[in-house]
Amino acid sequence: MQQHSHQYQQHHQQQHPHPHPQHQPLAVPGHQHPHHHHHHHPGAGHAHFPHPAFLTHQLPPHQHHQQQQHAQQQHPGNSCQPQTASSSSSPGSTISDSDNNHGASSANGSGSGTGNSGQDGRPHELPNTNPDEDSSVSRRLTQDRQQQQQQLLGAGGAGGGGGGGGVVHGHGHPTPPPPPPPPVIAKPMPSRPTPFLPHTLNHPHLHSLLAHCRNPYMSVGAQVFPLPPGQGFPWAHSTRGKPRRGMMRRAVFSDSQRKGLEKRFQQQKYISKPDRKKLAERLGLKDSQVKIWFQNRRMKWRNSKERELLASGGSRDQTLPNKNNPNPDLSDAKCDRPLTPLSPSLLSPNGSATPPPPGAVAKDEPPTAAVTPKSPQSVSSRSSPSVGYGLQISSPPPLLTSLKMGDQSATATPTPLPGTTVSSAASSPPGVTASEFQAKINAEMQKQLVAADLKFKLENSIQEAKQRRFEQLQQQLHHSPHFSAMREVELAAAAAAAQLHHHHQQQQQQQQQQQHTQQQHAQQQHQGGSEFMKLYYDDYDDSNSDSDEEISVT
DNA sequence: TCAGTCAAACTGCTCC
DNA sequence: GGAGCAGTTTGACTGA
Repeated sequence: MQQHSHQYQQHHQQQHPHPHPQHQPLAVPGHQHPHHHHHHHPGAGHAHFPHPAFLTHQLPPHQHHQQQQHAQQQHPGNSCQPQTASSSSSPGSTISDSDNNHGASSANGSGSGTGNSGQDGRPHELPNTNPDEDSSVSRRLTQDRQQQQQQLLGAGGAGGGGGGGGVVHGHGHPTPPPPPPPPVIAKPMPSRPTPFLPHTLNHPHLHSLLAHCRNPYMSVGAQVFPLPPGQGFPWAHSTRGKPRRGMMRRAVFSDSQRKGLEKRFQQQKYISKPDRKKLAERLGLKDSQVKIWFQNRRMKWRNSKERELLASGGSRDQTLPNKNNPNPDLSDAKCDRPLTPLSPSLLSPNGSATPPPPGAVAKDEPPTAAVTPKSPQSVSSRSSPSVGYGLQISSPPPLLTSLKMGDQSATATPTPLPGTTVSSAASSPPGVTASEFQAKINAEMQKQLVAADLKFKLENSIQEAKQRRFEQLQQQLHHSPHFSAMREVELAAAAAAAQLHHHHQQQQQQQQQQQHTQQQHAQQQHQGGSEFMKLYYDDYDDSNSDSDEEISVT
């Protein structure tokens, strides 16, 4: 409901060019379409939404604005509620309780105009305050329920946020038949701010509600118009550079939306544009929201990963795609990185070594490249010849990283690897002190590690060379104009050879028949042989791959 | 009620 | 122009 006041203010300020010092213009709640070039116009991405609900909710803000403004200018008195339903900009997901509670509050009859506008200017909480449901879970559930209610209400009902149960559509949109419910529940809360009622523009009470607006921009509907320089308020400017566009309208995604996003994120850290659009459509979010969510989620995941990696000697770079490492560690598995038995990561805090899973070094890194589409910026780098090797080549195991770090210090003062001292000292042979034995062990281990490093590099280089040569040969072969012809000739030769062979066998059989017609025993053998040959050729016909072998044989 | 935390959105920059 | 990242802002939520 407070959104009414907010929007009231926006409109009010539009109509009153001289903002009251206390009337901080409030950016359109839910507006997510900054003029800033960095941010895409979500509206463009939603033009394809087939559902009227989407059309209503996610109509590009400027369109809403134009319509809305037009309506207001022509019918200032009665356009408010309709706009409420359809004009707010942010699709909003579950934006704010106020949005979520529009329906509820209006259902409670509190919904119009000055009713429940919070004195603090914050659009949230008040409507949501339910003495019966105190816990956060209850709040969440309530939120979801309201979301679902709004979803059930469809576009019109959704708008209901602001409009409150009242007039549904702004521009007289006939309520379309409820669109087929999307497979996923979570449609965004119609977080769009509900346009205030024009007739309240001059309501004296509402002026007090504008005190907290600090947006230096005047906004109407979904659009935000920056005030001329000097007319903005000092507190509206960010500490650095340009002023922020105004009060941010932060959506709160529903649980189902989050789950959908999380699920996808578990599958792939980077989502392609088509997938993003699909997911957004499926979850009822905006394309940009999904993008931002993935961005934030990656940051969060990366930060958590960084802590783990730092604890185990890795670095954040291992999660960032770059030229040197086009296939960063993007898995969520506990054993994300290739680990060796000597890797500190395998050592429990108490120093006991945990054996790696069988084949962990080679395969514990899931083929993230296959599951996780790389970011566009890293796609090109993936086409390098070493693509087939994935992380194993582009990203040396942490063992080597730690080894390199260890080499610098180990050469001078061999530092025992964590976890190795206990077990090694415990098993020191008699006649040698534990420290000496440990030093020997450590020195030996350093040698082994250096050797392993060299071996690793050597193998990688050899494999790379092999792979490159193989690919070159393949390309040459496949691009050769003679390749297909040669292939056909080979196949024809194979077929001919097979026929010849078959014919020869038949001749042999005939001869055998002639030779052994008098001997039934031999005839039986001949029958067995023919059956065998029949089976053989059946197999030959069935298997194409075998033909190659036949070709090679012939 | 309020301080702390989380998370959505914003800004600035870079890369392709 | 779009997408990514890092840093930041700020609304929403939580627990004392």
